[in-house]
Amino acid sequence: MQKNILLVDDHELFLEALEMIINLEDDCQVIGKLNNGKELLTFLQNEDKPDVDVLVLDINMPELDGIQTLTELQKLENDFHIIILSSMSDTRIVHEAMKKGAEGFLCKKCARKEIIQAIRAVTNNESYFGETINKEILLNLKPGKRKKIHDDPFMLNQLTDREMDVLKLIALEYTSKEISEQLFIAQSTVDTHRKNIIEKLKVKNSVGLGKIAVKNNLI
Amino acid sequence: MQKNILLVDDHELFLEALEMIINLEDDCQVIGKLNNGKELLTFLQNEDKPDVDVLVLDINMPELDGIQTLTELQKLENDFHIIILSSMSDTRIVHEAMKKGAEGFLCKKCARKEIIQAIRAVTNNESYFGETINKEILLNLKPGKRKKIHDDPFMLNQLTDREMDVLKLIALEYTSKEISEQLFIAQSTVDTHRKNIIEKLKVKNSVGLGKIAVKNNLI
DNA sequence: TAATTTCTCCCTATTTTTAGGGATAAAATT
DNA sequence: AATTTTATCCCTAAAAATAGGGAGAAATTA
Repeated sequence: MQKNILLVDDHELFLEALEMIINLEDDCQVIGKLNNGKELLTFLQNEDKPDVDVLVLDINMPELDGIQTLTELQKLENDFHIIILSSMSDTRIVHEAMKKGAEGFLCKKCARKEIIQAIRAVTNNESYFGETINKEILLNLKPGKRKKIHDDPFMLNQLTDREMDVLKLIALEYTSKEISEQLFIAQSTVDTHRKNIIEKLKVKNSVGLGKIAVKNNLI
Repeated sequence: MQKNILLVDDHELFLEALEMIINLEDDCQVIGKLNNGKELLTFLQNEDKPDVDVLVLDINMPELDGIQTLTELQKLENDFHIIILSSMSDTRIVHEAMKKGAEGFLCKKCARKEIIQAIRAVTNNESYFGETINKEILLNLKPGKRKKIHDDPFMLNQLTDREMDVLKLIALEYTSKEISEQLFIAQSTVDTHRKNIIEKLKVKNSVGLGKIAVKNNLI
């Protein structure tokens, strides 16, 4: 069966190279290359677009990143399979991506043949995870036997929505007072959130929060 | 003239893809692929290693990153040309790389043909900079007419050695008191340094310092 | 040599964060 | 229905960071 593949990555060079690799296989064909999530959504709106079997999606992209793109894709009705191809194999990202419908996950360190294997797996309704992906993650995703959130080993997933709001504003270098004004809550509330965030993320002070924000692409 | 090319990048997939692209040109040939700076240094120690004309070097790598690798390479006697191929086109990195002997700089967003152009340029003793590289940077590198350090537009280069020491310790989440004990100076001195660093880097507070440290791989 | 920069330290004062504690209503889970 | 989690707010107190200012000795640069 011929597989039509769509590639989304902001690195032009990588995109062209990936196309070459994939087109070497005679059951695979790249039918489009796009540079970010926004371009992808525009492409999918097109009425007479070609059939897509597999979408290979990068995480780090300008305009609309991989995770945000997945969120948008969930709102539409698409029947293609999604493989995430990220430069980082950050556990939290894998977690997020799986929840949002991705069936394959590779990091760019993977060997050439892995991308082909992944494509064949997902078109077969199987999942594929590169060797670098920690198996523990998968366990947590089994529906019905999921751990409690506070037992979740992935730092940021321990935070509540509100705590994430506060964390982002702290990372934007606002003071508690400024944050309280933006969120229309008391400064003491912001301080409580800050306290809890520092404890949950096991950092020593707010400097650590800035670091985590950058590492996790929060801002 | 046949050009022997050595590729160093920690992304296996990218490495293989790049090799294919380069080998399509009949004056270019990839003679080796390595995954980090350490492997490169080991490779170069080999007595009967093949001739290398051009080294294509990634910046973000484990073990020994691109900049560190350049520092090591300067200590050795090599006559090959160096092209940096980075995913970020951070001005400071370009600056550093050029000072340490790189003659070409591309970011991974560049088109396929650019890498070939870059290879041909450097083997011709010319420099090559991708379109995304700000031309201002090059001006600053003209020897003899370099701006004073405090006028340097690249954030971290404005900092003195001592300030860098303090910045790193702040980013490791130490308090001023703890830092003063580690550096054997008064706490007031650390506070002064901190004050000056925050001013120089144009951030609002220490959270910003944490962010900068991560962004610039300081810790 | 003269000028500049760096590193050091001090002062005052205010603001912000950190570290405990506790408490309540609403929402979500079990 | 009972329990847990979330989001909100309060208290006290100490520690830390921010924002001005100044100043001297040493090192570097012009």
